[in-house]
Amino acid sequence: MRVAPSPTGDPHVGTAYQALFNYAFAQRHGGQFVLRIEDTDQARSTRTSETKILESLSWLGIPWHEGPDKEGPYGPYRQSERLDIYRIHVDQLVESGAAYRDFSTKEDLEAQRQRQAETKDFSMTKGEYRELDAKASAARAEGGDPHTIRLRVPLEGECVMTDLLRGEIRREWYLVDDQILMKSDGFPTYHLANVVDDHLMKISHVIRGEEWINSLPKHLLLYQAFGWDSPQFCHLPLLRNNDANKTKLSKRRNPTSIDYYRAAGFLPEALVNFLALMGTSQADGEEKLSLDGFVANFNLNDISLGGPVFDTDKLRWLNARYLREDLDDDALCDRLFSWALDRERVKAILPLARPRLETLGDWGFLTAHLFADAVPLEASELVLKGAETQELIGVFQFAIWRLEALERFNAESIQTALRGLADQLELKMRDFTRPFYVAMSGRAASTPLFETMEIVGPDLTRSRLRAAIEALGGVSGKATKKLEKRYAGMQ
RNA sequence: GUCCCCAUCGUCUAGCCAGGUCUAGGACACCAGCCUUUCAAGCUGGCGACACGGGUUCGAAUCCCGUUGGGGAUACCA
Repeated sequence: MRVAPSPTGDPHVGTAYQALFNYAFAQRHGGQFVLRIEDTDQARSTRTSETKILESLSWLGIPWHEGPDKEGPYGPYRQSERLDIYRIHVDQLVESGAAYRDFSTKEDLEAQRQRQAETKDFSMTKGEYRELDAKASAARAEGGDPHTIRLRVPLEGECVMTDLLRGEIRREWYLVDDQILMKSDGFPTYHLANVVDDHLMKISHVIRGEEWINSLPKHLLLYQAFGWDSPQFCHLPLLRNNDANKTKLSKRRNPTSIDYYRAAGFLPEALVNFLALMGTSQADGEEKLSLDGFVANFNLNDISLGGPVFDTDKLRWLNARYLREDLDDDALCDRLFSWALDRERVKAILPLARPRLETLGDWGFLTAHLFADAVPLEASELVLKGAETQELIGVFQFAIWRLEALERFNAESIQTALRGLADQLELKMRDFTRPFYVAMSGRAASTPLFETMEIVGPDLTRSRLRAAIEALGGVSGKATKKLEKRYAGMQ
C-alpha cells in the first residue's frame, strides 16, 4: 500500500504501474495508499521532477491518500525532510552493534572493486572496518573523520523470506553485502530510509518492482535489528522493452515517460487500462476496463510473473476504443482542446506560421507536424551533406543526448545545445540542421527548427529523432556503445 | 563469474496451486472475406504457443529434477 518513486528524471510508466497496483490493492482492502518521495540521492533528485511525478499521477487519475502535497498523520512524506529521523535510528543500530562505521573512502572502495574484477573475486563487500573496536570507531567519528554506516550482515546461515507471489525464497547470508545505510553526506540510502519509513508510516504491504528482491534480506535484517514486525512483501514483474532480449523497460529504446504518452495524444484512462493488463486478466475476457472496474476485481495472487513487454499496439487499440465508445462529440472536443488545440498553444505557433501563411487555408499543412504524434519519414530525405548514413545516425544520437541534458527545453537553450554540437562536429549549421527539419516535420522546408522543437516538446522531439534513426536503419547496441564513447570524449 | 527470479501463440494473457473436460481458450497485431463512394470502424474466418530432456503417474501445459533461454541484483542510485 505504498508507492515510493524517486524524483530523478521524467515520470516513468513503471512508476505509474507500481502506483496503479498499490492503489488497487489498498483500495480493494480499504487501506491507505501512500505516495512517498524518495529523494535521498542529492545529486540526482530535483523538485521539478517531483512535481512532474505528482502531476503525471494526477493526470492518470490515480489518487493517493497521503503524500507530500497532502496532510497526513505520518508525514513528512519527503525523505529529505526526515533526515533527523534516520539519524536517530541509525545511531540506535550502531549502538546495538547491528551496524558499524566504515571509514573507507570512495577511492578505497573503487580500488577494491578494481582488484576484485582483476582477480575475478566476486565475494560480497564486508566492510573493512567491520571489526573495528566500538570505542575507537566512536573516537574517530568524533574527530570528524568522514564515514559511512554499514549494516552488519551475518557471515553464515541463511535468510528465509516470503514473497506474496513467489512464496518462500532463500538466500545465504554470506552472499549479502554489508549494505551502506548512511552515506558520508549524512543522507540515508534507500534501504535504511525505506525500512524506517515503512515502519513509521505503518505500511502493511510493500508492493514494489522485482529489482528489489535481492535486497530483501537486508531489509528483513533491518526490521529485525530494530525489533519491528516486517510488512508483507510482493514483488511485481518488471515492464520490458519490445526488443529481442526483453530488457527492463528503458528510455534508450522506448518512450518511457508518461509525458510522452500524454503529448502523443493517449488518453489517461487508456494508459491506465493498458497498465492494468500487464500481468492480469479479467474473467469475462473484456479487456477494456475502468480504474474502478480493475480495483473491484483486483486480486494480488492473480498477477502473472513473466515480465510483460510494454508493447504499444494494444495500447493504441484501447485508446481508439475510448475515443470511439466513451466520448461524445462534446467530450471529444474538450479532449482535443485540452490536449493541443488550446488558444495558448495556437498563439505560440502563430509567430512561426504567420510569415509563411498566404491564406488561412495554408494552416493545416503548414502546422500539421505540430499537432502530431509521429511524422511520415522518407529515409532518402534524411541526408547530411558530405556524410555517410552512419555519421548522420551518430549526429541524431548525440543531439538526443544533448537535448536530454537540457534543464529547460526552450528554443534558446535548444539552439545553444545544437549549435554547440554542430561546432564540435565541425559542421556548417545549414547542413547540420537540414536532416533535423525532416525528422521533425517530414519535410526539409518547414517551421523554424528550435521553435518547432520547443512547441512539440522534449518527449515528442526525442521520439521523432529516434524515429529518424530507425528510418535510417537503426543503431545496434554495439554501435551505441561506440557512440557513447565518442560522445564522452566530446564533453 | 556468483546469487535470486522467471518461462503458454510475434505481443498481452486464460489454464497450473487442488494432473484427465486442453485436438490449449480469449485479446492485440497480421492475413483473407463480407459490409461500404475511399479509408477506418464493424462482422466472419484464418495463421499462430505449452523452451528442451528426464522422472512420477493409467494419464502432465499442469507435480519433481536437470538443461537451455531470458531478466534482475552484485553502487556512498533508487
